[in-house]
Amino acid sequence: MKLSVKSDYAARAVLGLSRQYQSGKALRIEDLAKGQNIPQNYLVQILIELKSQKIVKSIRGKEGGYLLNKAPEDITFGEILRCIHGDIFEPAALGNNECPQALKSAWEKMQSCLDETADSIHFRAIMEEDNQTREMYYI
Amino acid sequence: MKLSVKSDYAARAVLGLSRQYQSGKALRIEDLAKGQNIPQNYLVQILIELKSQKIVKSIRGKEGGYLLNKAPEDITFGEILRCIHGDIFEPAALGNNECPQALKSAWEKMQSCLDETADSIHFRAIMEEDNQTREMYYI
DNA sequence: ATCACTTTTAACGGAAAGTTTCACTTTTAC
DNA sequence: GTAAAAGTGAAACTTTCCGTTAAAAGTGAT
Repeated sequence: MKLSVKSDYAARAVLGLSRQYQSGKALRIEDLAKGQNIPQNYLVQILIELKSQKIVKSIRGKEGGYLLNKAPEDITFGEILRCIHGDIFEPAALGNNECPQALKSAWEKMQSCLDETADSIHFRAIMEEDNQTREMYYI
Repeated sequence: MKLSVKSDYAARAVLGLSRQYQSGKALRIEDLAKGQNIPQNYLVQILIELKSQKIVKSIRGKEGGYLLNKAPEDITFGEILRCIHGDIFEPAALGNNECPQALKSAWEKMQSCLDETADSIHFRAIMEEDNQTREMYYI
């Protein structure tokens, strides 16, 4: 079951903005796109979705750009995924009356396992892990 | 993230065959399709995939049909999903060099959580749960 | 006011994947 | 040999994905 690249881009964008968070400065779409190797015009659409969920905010005009709307420790992986894909894991079975209840509960188990895992990962942790592996490459 | 109906159909088909398992008799595609409300011609394709993974076997000709190739307790939910979709959860990020390692490990956590859950559910349990809820409706 | 710089919004289009149906072939029991 | 079943390939159709384009609108400096 392949996941589209869209959520990958979104996660990378949020990580990119997380690195910038403490500076308080806005990052231009162009720079964010280049820094993360994301097609700029596609990133635009993604950022707007992230903004509509208040994960990110923007400043227009000169010196404008994007910033996180909350601290990285308050943004979870699950939040990002839900913003981009709706439910993280949405089996067709659950919306289908023909599906036996016992199978539905199997699907629900899968769903809640994924939800819980995704919600337990926040971007502060990702960023710190990221810093460590980056150090490793320097040494 | 919507899942296609294909794996729903596959799971229902295997459940249908599980019910039949102890009788040792083959079930015609037509009957299986009608019993589970699955488009018959689509079910054909799904059964062939299940057969190629030795989850199911078939008998051709008159009096032919489909049977499980193993006992329901030896068939897991994960097995079915992998048969239909390849990897159960395959984030685009993991095949992408541009994606920072820290994000990749987040994706990997999601992946293994789902794998473990799916592999812990087998069809004997689903069938028994199914029998119980069916009894409830009778009483 | 005008200009340069930025985000915002809407629409378009090719490619790929998902779902379904159809026609034809092969195998088997009787 | 005939009828009943699975096997196979492919066509038709719909939807989603990925990205591009172009125009609009807000912001601050000159």
